[in-house]
Amino acid sequence: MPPRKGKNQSLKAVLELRDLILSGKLESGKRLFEVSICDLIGMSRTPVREALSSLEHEGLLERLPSGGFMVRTFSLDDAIDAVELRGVLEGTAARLAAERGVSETDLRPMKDIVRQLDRVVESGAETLDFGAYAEMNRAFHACLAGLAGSSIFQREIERASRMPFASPSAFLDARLGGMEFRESLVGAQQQHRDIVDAIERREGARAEHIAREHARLARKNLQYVMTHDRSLMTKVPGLSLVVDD
Amino acid sequence: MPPRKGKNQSLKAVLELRDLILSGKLESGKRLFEVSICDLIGMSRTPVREALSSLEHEGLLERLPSGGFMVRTFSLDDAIDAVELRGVLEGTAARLAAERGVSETDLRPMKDIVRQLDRVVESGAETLDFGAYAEMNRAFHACLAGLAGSSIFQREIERASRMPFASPSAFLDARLGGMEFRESLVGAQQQHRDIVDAIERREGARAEHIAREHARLARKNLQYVMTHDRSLMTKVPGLSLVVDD
DNA sequence: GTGGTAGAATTTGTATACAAATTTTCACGT
DNA sequence: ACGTGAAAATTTGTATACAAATTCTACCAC
Repeated sequence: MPPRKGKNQSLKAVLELRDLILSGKLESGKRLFEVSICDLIGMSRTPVREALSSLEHEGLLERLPSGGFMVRTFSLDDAIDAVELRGVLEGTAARLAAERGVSETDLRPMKDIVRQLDRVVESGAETLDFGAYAEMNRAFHACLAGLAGSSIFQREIERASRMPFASPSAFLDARLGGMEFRESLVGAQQQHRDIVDAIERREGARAEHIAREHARLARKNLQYVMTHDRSLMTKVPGLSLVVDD
Repeated sequence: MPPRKGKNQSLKAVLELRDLILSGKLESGKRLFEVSICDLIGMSRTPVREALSSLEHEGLLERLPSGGFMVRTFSLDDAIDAVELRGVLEGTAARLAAERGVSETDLRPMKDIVRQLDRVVESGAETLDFGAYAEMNRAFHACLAGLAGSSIFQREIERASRMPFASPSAFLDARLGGMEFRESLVGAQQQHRDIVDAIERREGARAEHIAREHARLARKNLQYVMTHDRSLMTKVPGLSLVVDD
């Protein structure tokens, strides 16, 4: 096991455990034993307990009525709702940015990101640089979360995006190679451009609706993986937590 | 200090501390010392630390970079955004309930609540039973949160409503006596009726917009208290955490 | 074989002891 | 007077010991 960043043990424990959960190495639905985890990641119970409590608040663990925790499982409906939640929150951030107004200098970084994405996309679907797109996409969404200038919404968007499989780049990180998926990125990038345009023109409702619909691309990917090619489930972080009802 | 419900110490600590924070008894902006808190509520550091961590996730505390916690302060803009957040989430719950459809039996409890609220309101603004309205209002919003049948949104609405001063009944509990406030309840009740109507007719967009606007009544109250009668600040739970920039 | 129960064995929840870090105090030099 | 910096005093972070609760096991009655 590679040593972990994070200055204190609790943070290390959160990072280690989050990885173990999202990669499906901690079987979901079964009770977790604190001492086993202590052995697994090599520290005492105190920071482990703190980490477990954090991950419960984060929504990855469930507290059992009789004490202790288990890895939470999600239905497909839950996963869809988690994506919808992110869409609604990002949509609101976009609307507020438009309504409240954003200075030219505040919008500059986002425009730069969009320009870079343009360059990635214009090479065409076949030769598109996947990793670069994923990185820029992540930056775009981080930027959008901050653009409303609201620490409340920024925080909540970050929370919602930490939900596995609901993050803006969940399906990009998985490097799904399918051609139709690559082509969808061209459409996604058009939405990026339109979101910026709507914010700039202060068209709040338009900005909100495009951002919402943009998130629903993730829903489409989710449904494709779950109903047409479940072998991809292990490649998308956290998707192993989704089980049929 | 009266003894507390809550089977384990950590839960007791959360309840006690939440009250102390929301009532403004724990000065915000200053560092909290674990041992002082232990003395204050009479237990050891372990459950207190767990409670502090929980309240950080809840958004009531801030973790200091050098270690430890302090009571978080909110700007008026933060408070307004917290209300908007609840409105957006409740609006989404209403929309999803309408779009996905709700059976007659599932809608029954909410209709009953609305009928009861009707009876409270029809006596007129002067003689209106405040406590009864507050209780029914709480029930209405709890019901709405569950009506979409989505555990994800239910959970998030509960989270957002736990934000002090953003809860649906924050200003009702304060028993603001003003006549214009009492009159606003008649309009609020009309919105309750319309939300149910929109859900029943499966008019998703309408349901969403009314629920959003309904939450903005709280924004109006918030702004009234903060700009016209700050003496009321201490009566609304958590409003003591709101400070001018 | 099934159901129930006492007791053993884990396991969690809490207190406390100890180590590491941070803040405060205070003396010193400029 | 005012920084500077080292030592002292708090305070947090971590490990561990102990108590309470839960789960498991095995035995017995029916």
